[in-house]
Amino acid sequence: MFGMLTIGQLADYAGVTVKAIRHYHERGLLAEPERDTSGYRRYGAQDAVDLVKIRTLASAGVPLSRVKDLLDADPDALTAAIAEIDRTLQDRIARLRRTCDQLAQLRGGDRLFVSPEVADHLDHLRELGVSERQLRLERDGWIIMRTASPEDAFVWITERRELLTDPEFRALYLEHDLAYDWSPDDPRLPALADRTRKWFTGHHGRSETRPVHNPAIARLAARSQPGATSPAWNRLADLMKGD
Amino acid sequence: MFGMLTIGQLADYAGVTVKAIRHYHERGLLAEPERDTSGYRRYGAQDAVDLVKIRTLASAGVPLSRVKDLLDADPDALTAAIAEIDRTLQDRIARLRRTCDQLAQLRGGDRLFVSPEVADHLDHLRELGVSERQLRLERDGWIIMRTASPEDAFVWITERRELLTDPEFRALYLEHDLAYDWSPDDPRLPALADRTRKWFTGHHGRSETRPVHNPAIARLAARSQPGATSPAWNRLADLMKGD
DNA sequence: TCGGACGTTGACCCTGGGGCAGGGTCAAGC
DNA sequence: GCTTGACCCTGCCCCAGGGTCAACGTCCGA
Repeated sequence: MFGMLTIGQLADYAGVTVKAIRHYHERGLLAEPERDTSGYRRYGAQDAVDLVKIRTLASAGVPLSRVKDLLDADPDALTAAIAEIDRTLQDRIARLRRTCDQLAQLRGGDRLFVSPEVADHLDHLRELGVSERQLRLERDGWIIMRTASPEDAFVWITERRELLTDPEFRALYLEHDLAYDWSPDDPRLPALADRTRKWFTGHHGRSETRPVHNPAIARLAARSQPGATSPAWNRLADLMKGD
Repeated sequence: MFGMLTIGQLADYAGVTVKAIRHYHERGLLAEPERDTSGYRRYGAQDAVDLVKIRTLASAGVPLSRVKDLLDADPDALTAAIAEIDRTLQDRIARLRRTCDQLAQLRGGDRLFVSPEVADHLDHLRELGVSERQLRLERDGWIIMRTASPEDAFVWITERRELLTDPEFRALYLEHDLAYDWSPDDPRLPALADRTRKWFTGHHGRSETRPVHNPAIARLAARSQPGATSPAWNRLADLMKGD
């Protein structure tokens, strides 16, 4: 019979693989055509039209089960459905574009992993000369805090950034950072502990909102990390709670 | 231990389902963390960072097997890979937008299923008052032709559109269309056959390129369609080849 | 201390095809 | 007649998870 297509020709016409056509047959989306004497499927022009419809909907991300319904829906329902599909498609495009942006940030620093406020905070600390080790501790601490309570984390990071404008706090922070590598017998440790305690008592009244949980030298949250503490820091902790 | 996340908390943090995290464990993408006494997985901040990386790459459509390699690739290779991924992403966005356009045409006529030239041709025929039945025959014929040979189909459709500028050809075409429903004994049939033959002989020399295959009244290709012929048309065919 | 709501565990089936295996068919050339 | 290459057939496994299940764990209020 003249004008009957094989599955491969049909596939080429619609820009679809042979496999996909067979799949549509299995799902009952495209009617199984007649077979020739050797069992090959033989298609006509209407099949080509149907297939292009199916492919258009499917490549818009419509699940095949729904495509099936849509194919013999009345024109009004089809129009409505198309409008809705178009909306979800726009949404997907927008999301892909956002993914694009995030992808670009992947080679950068930590901005992708923490909130913008925390990222700014970490940048600030880096400018002050804080060690990479301490920066990681900070970053990880804020990550953990955010999982516990994003709102609280936001309040805390705001407080913390404000605190860093205090020169004495900044000095203490940097010195604590340095102290990590000191010997536990270092004579500077008691003096540092003392200064820290004094600063604490002086500022206790100010940030009353969450006096317990707001860790001035915030490493509590990251305690489980490897290298999150050192002999000198342990000594420091003992000295500070000792009195 | 303080600061250890459950799988659900980690999932919320990264904007990912619990299921996906377990999947990444199975694929060896994300290291299996320690379990607590009851067998629950317990995660740290580093896991959150790793997970966001994975998710960023995966939602850009990178296959997980490649994500795995990328995770511990050197920065240069990563940069190159990201550039490439970005390109494929742009491509996907462009393709989605095209899909959007095609979707809109789905409620329209046949423009989606045939080449633009054929679509214009069909529009022209419709304006001339050709029956819907005949239009379908035409459309299906061109579809079948295109599967046989897109280039030839392009040549043929160009010739055909030129031919339609001939008033006598137009008149014959329209009358053949009407003749479909006539009785096979209709006295107008012999006259029509005669006129058609005359026209043919008059124009035989002109379009020499494909004298055999260029069907003046092109319904050969669609002969397999239901309703592609009628008693009157059969009679007409007999009359024309009879002499 | 109990009950109920919610989390977590692994296991299994579903999607929309791509890929592969093992076999049949066809047309062309030797 | 035989081979060769291109095409077709069915059936099964794979991806990247989503849904659902039964069986536990955990936490919170009464």
